[in-house]
Amino acid sequence: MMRQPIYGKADTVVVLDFETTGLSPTEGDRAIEIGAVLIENGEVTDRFQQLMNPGRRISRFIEQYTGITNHMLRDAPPCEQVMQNFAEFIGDYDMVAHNASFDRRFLNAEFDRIDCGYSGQFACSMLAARRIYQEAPNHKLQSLVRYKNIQNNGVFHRALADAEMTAHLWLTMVHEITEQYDIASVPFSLMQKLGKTAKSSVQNYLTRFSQDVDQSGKFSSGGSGLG
DNA sequence: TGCCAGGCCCTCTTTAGGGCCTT
Repeated sequence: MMRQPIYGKADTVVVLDFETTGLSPTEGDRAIEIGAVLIENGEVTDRFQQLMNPGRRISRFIEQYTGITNHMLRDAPPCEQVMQNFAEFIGDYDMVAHNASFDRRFLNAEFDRIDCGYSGQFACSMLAARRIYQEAPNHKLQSLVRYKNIQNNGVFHRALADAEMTAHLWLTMVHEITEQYDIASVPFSLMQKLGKTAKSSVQNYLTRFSQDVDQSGKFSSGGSGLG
């Protein structure tokens, strides 16, 4: 019997990556590029990429780290304009990012500047990967891409390239969970909570989750407490 | 190359400290 997807909307997420002038928006750092992909039904169906002018020069370190130069940013539209367009792209979809706390801070900071709210939730591919791939050499995006042989064009630290690789890492993790635990789909909330589950409890957590999904694809009562 | 910060995790912890990850 073919099971229906558990959560329609939960299967649709936007995977996001920022390139920025530094690490902390509270210290004045700004976004300089945003890249994102839309995942629907396990496939990338749309993309968003835009350089943005932060209103000041970026450091040589950032130029070398990202390959984005001051010359490239000189004629880019301002952050406010790009973020307005991005708000329309993401709607209220839930978001995924690698080390999501970083991208969430910049998203909130840039949205605050244009009085734009975001009501969706974030999940972190790095926290999930730390649970699922505990044997990986480390959990940097670039390392995980190589570790799982995820398709890439050799470009790292550019927003759309990193978002694409994060998306494929995300889909790889979801796919491996469905295969290993014989479940029809993995809801966003499961991946979100997986990242906050103690490493030693991950296997029990996923086993319990798979047992809580009945034949109709819905959770039975008193189960893993997802939702 | 790596500092700046913040959030999370782990442990030789919880009355704390250090590592990881993001740019």
